[in-house]
Amino acid sequence: MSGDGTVAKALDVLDLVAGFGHPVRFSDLLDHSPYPKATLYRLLQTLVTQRMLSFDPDRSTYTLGLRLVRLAHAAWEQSALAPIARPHLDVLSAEVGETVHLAQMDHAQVLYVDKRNARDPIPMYSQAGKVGPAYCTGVGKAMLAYLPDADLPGILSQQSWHPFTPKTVTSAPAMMLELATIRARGFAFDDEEHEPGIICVAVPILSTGGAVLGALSVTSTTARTTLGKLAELAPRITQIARTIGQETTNWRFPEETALPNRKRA
Amino acid sequence: MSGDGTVAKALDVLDLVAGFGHPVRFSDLLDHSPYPKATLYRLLQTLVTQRMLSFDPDRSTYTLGLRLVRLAHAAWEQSALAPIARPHLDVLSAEVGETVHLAQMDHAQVLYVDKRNARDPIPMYSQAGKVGPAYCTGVGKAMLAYLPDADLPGILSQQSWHPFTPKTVTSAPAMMLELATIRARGFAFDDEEHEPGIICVAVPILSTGGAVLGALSVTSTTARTTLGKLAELAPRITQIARTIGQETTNWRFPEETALPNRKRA
DNA sequence: AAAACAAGTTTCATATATTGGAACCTGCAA
DNA sequence: TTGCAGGTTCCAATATATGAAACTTGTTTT
Repeated sequence: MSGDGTVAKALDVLDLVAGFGHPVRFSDLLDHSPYPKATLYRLLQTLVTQRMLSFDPDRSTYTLGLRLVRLAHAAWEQSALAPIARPHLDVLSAEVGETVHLAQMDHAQVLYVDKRNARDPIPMYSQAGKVGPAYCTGVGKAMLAYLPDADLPGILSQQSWHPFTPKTVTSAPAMMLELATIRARGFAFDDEEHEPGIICVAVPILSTGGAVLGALSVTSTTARTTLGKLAELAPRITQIARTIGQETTNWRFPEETALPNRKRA
Repeated sequence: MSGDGTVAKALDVLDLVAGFGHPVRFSDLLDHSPYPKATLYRLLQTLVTQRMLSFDPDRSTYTLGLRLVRLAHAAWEQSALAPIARPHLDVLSAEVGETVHLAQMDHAQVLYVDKRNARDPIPMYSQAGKVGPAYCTGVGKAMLAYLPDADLPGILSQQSWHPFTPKTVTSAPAMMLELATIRARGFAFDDEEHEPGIICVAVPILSTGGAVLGALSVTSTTARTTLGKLAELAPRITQIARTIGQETTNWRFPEETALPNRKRA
């Protein structure tokens, strides 16, 4: 991946550090990176001076830097979907009392953008940002079902089709059938396809033009409920998703109010 | 700034987009960027293919991309301080019922890493990630006071010394005196130095080795309380800060558990 | 309708930054 | 002392980025 561009390589390294999940030493990174020692070394240096990474000289380890946190803040706030959906998630969460997820497609995967937990209702940022597979999650399938036909083959070909459970759909053709069912029904289930005992209903969030913006889901366990009971929530979730979709579509940013000193002014 | 390195330029552009706070068109960016048209164009393309930015073809605008959200999630989780401090913030917030801030130094500025609000106790991520000045905030001064002497001149020289209010300290020498007072006292005040009517007590979070890890503050208004009353909270805040500092210092990452397939294994 | 204009995209010779093998430093252990 | 692993620096070959200018495309103005 990423044959061209120093930027791509630097970002690769950033991902690599992020992937470890804890401070890493140079040689740990070297073992897992395709780049030669000198190149990796310089990339790391660049990232540190740019404060995308921070280097702890005492333990000689690299960690993700604070500049990233700042950028992330902006990313979350500027995303059209997440801030608009937030109050609606609160409402839905209060109504159903179960785990609520807001997700978007990111590079053929599902990115959880926000979450309300059933038990502990504190929606810290740290719970958002996780990625999951598209082909075996409720939100993933809900979004796949409403994607333009032209985009589907490309995205399906990028799925790993790992059989997490006996119920996981593990091929593109089988998924096409499932997606047709979802379109006919208007919402998707996750019937223990990712984790045993975990089930959910999910609906897509569409713009008024019909484009997929994201998906909304309510998750529970087979111990507490059934797919049938979850299905009863579908109309309400769909309603909320439609509201979010409309608000997001109508959302227009103020034309010339942000930065005052434009050169052309 | 950033004379060398394509990576630096790309990150500049990323910051630029983030700074607008809303989707931006190419020419808006061009007006605010030092780079010539073609260069900026290619940098943007690179960032879009890397999913650090996303491009909306309908409105031809650029926004921050989802890859950023993912990286940021990791950055927050992997930061030694924030996750450890979180439960302590909850405790402190419950005890005092006022706004609580957790901050770290980032490039001579204060980065708010976490927050508990007095009225509306939902600590959404969107409230973290903001940056503020070091010389006129409680957390900023608390950290400055305990920084190594060698680092201080460099950092103080980067402050803007803007007189936000009549009480703002606006020079490095004056700040040196203030910092000596803070060290003697063990905690810092913000006596309406940044915003009128806003006051706070702040204490540094130190590692057991004495290094500044961050700062913790309780903020209120002159309408609700006085500096004297806030000072009464200082011992408790200090106690919590010490606990956080110790836990963070003792925090050791598991040596070889994260990525299973190390080459050398 | 033609002409002028603005916004965005591509080209291409040139200058520059990146590359990575190898040499070179550490400190530390045998 | 020797050996060795983790880091760091060199430097010539090479790939990459650069940016002025030319070119589209779509939108105003005359």
